[in-house]
Amino acid sequence: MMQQPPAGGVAPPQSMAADQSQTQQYQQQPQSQPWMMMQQQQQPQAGQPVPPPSGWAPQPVPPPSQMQQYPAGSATAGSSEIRSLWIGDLQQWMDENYLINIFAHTGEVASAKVIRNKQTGLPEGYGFIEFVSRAAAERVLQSYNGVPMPNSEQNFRLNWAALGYGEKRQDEGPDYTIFVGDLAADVSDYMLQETFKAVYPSVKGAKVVTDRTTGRSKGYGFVRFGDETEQLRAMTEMNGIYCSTRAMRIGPAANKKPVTGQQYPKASYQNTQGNPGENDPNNTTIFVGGLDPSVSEDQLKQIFSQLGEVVHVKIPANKHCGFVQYANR
DNA sequence: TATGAGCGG
Repeated sequence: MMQQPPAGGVAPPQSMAADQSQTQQYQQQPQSQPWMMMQQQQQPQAGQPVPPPSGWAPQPVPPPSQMQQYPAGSATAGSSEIRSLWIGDLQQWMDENYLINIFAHTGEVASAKVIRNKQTGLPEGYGFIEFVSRAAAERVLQSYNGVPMPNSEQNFRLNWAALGYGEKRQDEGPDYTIFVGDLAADVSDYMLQETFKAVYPSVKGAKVVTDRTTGRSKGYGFVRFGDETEQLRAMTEMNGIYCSTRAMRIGPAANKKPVTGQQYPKASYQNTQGNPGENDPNNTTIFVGGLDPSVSEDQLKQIFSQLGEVVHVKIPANKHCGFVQYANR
């Protein structure tokens, strides 16, 4: 029996960011990117651990009763579709109740779990949230990723759970990783991943390195490819390309070389601004995240045309993101 | 500016 939840979409987490005026200001601030207009930057105090808000007592081991109100797999398709999200950068005080409460208003949370160390019982800093459907999970992923978490000064770090319930990890082969530096402060894992995925289908994932204490980006990250050829292409083609508000600087990942030999000298990654053509390094495709559903491709084009000649704009159906391609910059 | 560590029940 299928109980179909109201699939009206996830309400943007406005209430959690009451100090953010994320109203439509498309006409203003021509220098700002859309995702910056829609979610202003919060600047946490550096070097200061986020204190647990009152009402959220640290609980190394929560009462199991809390979790049983939301039995897993209690809704929708028995299929093996992945409908869980991985959530990272959790503070010690963020327990299952916290996670469930965050998304309770969607009415689409099936269960939540914070992973704890078997010996110490202390949280490992990540967890899983299962939703009633993959669509529900995707809505949350699109809406919440990268925006500030309630009662915290850090941003949501969400991603698809790698495994569906009861499935085993499948070895998808080696990873070919690149280092990406000079990232803007608002670039999330997802944004970084999609920026590359739009060009290279073999992209498996991306990670922006953050300060665990503050949750703030350290300004660099990594992108993993399944295909070595695409990795090598990205090294040159994506160097200097904009992600959010800044041009990326790409280099080889320092460790974890999946293939033997062949170290890549840094000099070869300098963008020479040379060879035009279909792989013209001057071509730039920008990923635009956190879009309001009402934004059209034309509007997006107008906004971005202030920064250069836009040759193509694409907003995939049912997504909260888009791609803007410049002729050059 | 610069080279993490993030997948359970």
